[in-house]
Amino acid sequence: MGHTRWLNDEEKRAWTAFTTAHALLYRRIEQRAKRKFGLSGLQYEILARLSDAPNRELRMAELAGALVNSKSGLTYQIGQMEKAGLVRRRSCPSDDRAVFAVLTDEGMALLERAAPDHVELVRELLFDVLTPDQVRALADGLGEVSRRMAAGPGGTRAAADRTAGSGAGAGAGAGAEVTADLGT
Amino acid sequence: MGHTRWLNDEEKRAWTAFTTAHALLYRRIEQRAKRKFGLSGLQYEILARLSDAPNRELRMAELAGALVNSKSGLTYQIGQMEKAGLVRRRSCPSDDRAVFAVLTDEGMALLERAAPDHVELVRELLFDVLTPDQVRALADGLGEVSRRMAAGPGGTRAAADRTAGSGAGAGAGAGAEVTADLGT
DNA sequence: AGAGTGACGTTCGAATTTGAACAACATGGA
DNA sequence: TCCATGTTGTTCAAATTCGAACGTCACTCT
Repeated sequence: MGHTRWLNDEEKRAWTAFTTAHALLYRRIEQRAKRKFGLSGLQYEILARLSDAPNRELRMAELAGALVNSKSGLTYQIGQMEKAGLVRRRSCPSDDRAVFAVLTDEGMALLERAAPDHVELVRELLFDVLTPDQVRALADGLGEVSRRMAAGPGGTRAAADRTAGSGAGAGAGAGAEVTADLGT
Repeated sequence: MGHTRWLNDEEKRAWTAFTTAHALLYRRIEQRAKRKFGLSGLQYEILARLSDAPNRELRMAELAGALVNSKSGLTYQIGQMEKAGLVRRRSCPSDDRAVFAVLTDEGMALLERAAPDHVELVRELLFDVLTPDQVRALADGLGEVSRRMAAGPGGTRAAADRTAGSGAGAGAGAGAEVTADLGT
């Protein structure tokens, strides 16, 4: 516990750029999705996560972990989306505690309409601006950051798996269906 | 309006890494700050932004822009912090509409106690994991992303200035006082 | 079998955030 | 001077988020 290791100028730039870019980006994406499709940012992510999950369903805890959101928060949102018919709940036969959130056809249809808009915006605002090297740095660097945080305290194991894209798993669900690409 | 330019695998990795890392990081930072100092994430940022602003004060709109937050949200938080004695309001003599949020000595003292913890966490979770090249990529790439978004629609001009760290301005306030480094 | 431990999803109240509407003011030109 | 336009900060109701407490259940060890 020596003195604090303060950030140098470049680290400061990196930190503000990181937080500011995220805030700005997320704000735009959310506004667009809400205006054009009535979806909040979180709701879009839920649809996307479910769409490329095996069987288009995920357990609540897994979903909460992947989205880095509280359990209670997810319960609320799934409730809203269930009212809207985008998702339905299915209790797990093998484990009475578990509940699956299942993407309905209606939810899938909405996602398919919303996804092009979403992806186009992300590309335009982020990837069209970054160089290939910078994209790789993001993927590698922040990927590692996520993995470590998810592994350590406070993190949820699910978040790590999502990020890791580890080994054979990554390619498994990708490519077979249109579904696979709607995530991002 | 051609087909959607979907994301390739590396872009997908980058996107999830970006959002996940931010969510995980912010969550930890907020929990720590709240537990040890009773500060929410936004409140810490407010203190930090004010601390290295000329005169330790900023107009509400500027602050809201820099933090990428809504005006009403800032009004609320400044209200809370004013109750806590961390900040006070000062009306602008030259413009009756404008209101300055001013950092009090008490607020400054709290920031000085909280900053080491904050910075240490950011360093440990982020910068200790990234390579120097990756740090530069973050600063440059996401800096440019922020700048463009702030300039375009929906963005606030203040956010751009924050990010730009342009030219001589960056060094101006840095180094002279302890104050300058508490931001990040 | 039975107790202990931990995971799961929900509920609840409090805190926060959001967006639109608003009143007061500044600024520019007719 | 006076009006039109755009800003600034606040208010309000509704929506969302958070954390802790709960009830239910699975799993393990004895």
